[in-house]
Amino acid sequence: MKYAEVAVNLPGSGRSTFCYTIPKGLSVDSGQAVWVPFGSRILQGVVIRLTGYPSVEQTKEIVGVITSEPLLSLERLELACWIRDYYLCSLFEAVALMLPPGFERQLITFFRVSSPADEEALSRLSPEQSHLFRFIQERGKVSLKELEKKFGRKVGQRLTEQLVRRRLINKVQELERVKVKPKFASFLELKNTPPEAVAEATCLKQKRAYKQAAGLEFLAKQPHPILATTVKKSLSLSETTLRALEKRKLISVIRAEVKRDPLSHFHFKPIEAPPLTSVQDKVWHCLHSGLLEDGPKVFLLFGVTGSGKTEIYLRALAEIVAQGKRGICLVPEIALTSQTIERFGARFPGRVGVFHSGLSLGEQFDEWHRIRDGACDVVIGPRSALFTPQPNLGLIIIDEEHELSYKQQDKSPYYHARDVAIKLSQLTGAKIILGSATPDVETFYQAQRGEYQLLELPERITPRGPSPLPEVEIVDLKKELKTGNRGLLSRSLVTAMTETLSRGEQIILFLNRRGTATFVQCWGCGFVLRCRRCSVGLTYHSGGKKLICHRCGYAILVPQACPHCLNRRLKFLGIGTERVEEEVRRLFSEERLLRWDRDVVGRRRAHEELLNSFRSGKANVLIGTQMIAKGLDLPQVTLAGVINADTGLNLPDFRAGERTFQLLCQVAGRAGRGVSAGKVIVQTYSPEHYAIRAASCQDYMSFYNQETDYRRQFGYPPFSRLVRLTYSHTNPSLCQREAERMGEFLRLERDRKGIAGLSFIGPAPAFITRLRGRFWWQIILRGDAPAKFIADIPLPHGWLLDVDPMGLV
DNA sequence: AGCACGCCGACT
DNA sequence: GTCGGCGTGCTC
Repeated sequence: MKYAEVAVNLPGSGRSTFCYTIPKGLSVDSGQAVWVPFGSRILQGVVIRLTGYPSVEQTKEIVGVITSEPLLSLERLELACWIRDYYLCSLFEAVALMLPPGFERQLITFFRVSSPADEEALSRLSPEQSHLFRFIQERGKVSLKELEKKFGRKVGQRLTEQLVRRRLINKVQELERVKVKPKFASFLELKNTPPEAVAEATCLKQKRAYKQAAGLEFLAKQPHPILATTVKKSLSLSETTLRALEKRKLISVIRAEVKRDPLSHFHFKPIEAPPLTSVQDKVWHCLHSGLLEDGPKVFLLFGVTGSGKTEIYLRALAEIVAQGKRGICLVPEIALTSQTIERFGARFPGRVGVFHSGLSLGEQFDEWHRIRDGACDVVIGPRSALFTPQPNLGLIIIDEEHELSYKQQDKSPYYHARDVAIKLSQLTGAKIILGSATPDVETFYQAQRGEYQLLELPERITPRGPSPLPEVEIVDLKKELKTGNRGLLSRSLVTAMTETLSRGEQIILFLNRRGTATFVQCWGCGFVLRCRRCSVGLTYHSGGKKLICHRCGYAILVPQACPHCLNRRLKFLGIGTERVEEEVRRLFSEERLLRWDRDVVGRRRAHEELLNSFRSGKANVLIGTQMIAKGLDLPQVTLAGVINADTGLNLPDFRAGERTFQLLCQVAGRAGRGVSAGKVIVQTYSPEHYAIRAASCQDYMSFYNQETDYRRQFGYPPFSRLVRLTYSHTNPSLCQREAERMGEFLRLERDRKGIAGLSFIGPAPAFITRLRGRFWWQIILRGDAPAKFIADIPLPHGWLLDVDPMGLV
């Protein structure tokens, strides 16, 4: 094998590999990271496969290896190729998902003044050019990024180019510094035996070297080499004391790697598996025999909130571990709490790895390597944890599989962890358990067709034993208005709150919107205050008397008057969590409230502190956005109120009904998980909507049947597949023109190729037509295989491709 | 993302 | 004729 097909780390390098010769004497294997020459530069690459013949006429040589061990197993290399083909991203983007944290290093461009200076050319510079020249001269060496920041993107680029051409400055490219390395620490060890050391210590005392003597005696008691910092701290010794001991050849200092441990503050108490209920036992029986079979298999564990799904996951993982294999458990980002980690840690003490973006880069790096070295039986984390190099994979669990956070939204590849996991299971033979109380319609459809094995846990387990789901009351806000109640809280909800509080129990109030008023309008001319860079209305936050854009974070103080007509009267319309908080404070002045949304919980730790204070009873009403609906166990809560169930229902998205149903079921599941039964009140202007009615009786099947009828009728997934093309530009008319040109081109291509059953929605402005200073248009492709159609159509710069989009369609 | 290449208009 | 500006396409 003389040649290597390499995925090169270059933005927009395309979907294929580049072929390089393996130089004599260099050992290169697939999955390994290498340095390769590319154009005028040397770039990072990952070897996808080795071949005997070059795929192009001219090949360059691999410069060297970055890592001596492969970073990706053969299965994961194959998975990367599948991701590229399915999600139509570049090969390196797909590979990058699986690389160790901090692996990627960018090339940085620097400029330096050349010497000797060409005085003549210098004298002919424009004021702008010489300003830039002097700036570089002063600093010595300046990065292009710095110049662009100071002089603007276009200007910086143009001026440097001009100066380079006149040979006044030189361009140098350097690789970004290594961001993360293994951590090393000094350990101390006795040179001689402990009794000898004690004798040496006595000797030292005679020389009045008491500190050194103490150090020796301390080390004589240690069975293993010990961290130098520990010795220093516990005996308050200085570095010089230790160095003196080393100089006397009484101790040796060993540099050794230490793993940064994100779970170091946890102390897991191993616990036995609790007994199963008869319903759980039945499910476990089915699952267990499935786990013993060979080959891939997908289970859908359909269990209502509080039905004991986690216990089933833990047993399945224990079974897989007993088979000598390992597992990955994906949880939604928000559910990765210490509660979850403790539960897993207690069952697999010392054998749990966590992996998420909240860890420091060093911790991520060490966890990645610890996992690869087989030190973790179970890895827990959000979607990115799917790509940790867990060897000998036997089981992947996806808890709350319907959660949106499993779909990557912010950068390419826009993958869905559930679908990638299923592919990975086909490649490794691992089993999959998808768990949810409200499965994704598309997932449940697969289970109905027999593609996935359905396992049901219909019974809720509480400290009272198996118990029915809480009673749900729907309040029609239209009727409430007619009776003259214009407040946020209906009479039913106020009554229920009063009763609950008098019993000393807790309440959660849910509203899917932050802030006080969701938009601000002028009384005079009707002008709505909007974000300068996004098209969305600004939300009023009474906390700092600010208007904040919920898209980009842009914030201004509330203006004194309408910027349009200078009218001094502004209307604050729409409601948010802050407004609910004010209303509850007004009505229940005695009560202690907590508000939980992104405005309050900025930091990662903060939400756990807040939850703990609610759990310990420091407050009795918790008001929040969807964050409070997800997977929290709050046993004292007996009343859950939904302020307005319609906020998500009217979004222009075919999944709006499904999202609303899921959210309402989740909120309802929060109430009555402890010793007392619960009650749920849902306020809505559309009490007759099928999603709300089905949610009120927690009737998944009724919802599923109506939802699939609707999707079949309109040809939405699972009865079709979608691909979304989005185009953005700073100029609105250019943006529209390009989107329309592309739409026209796609229609022609479809007709030319005679592809039946492929339709287009749009081109049309995206739901958020303006975002972060750019305009956005989209085209939705709908059909049997829209990805296959778009795969070989070249897309100009600025187009983004989202296969199986989840957002607003 | 660079860099070459090729095209075009403004100037020695 | 040549220099500089800009759009396009390739990099194994």
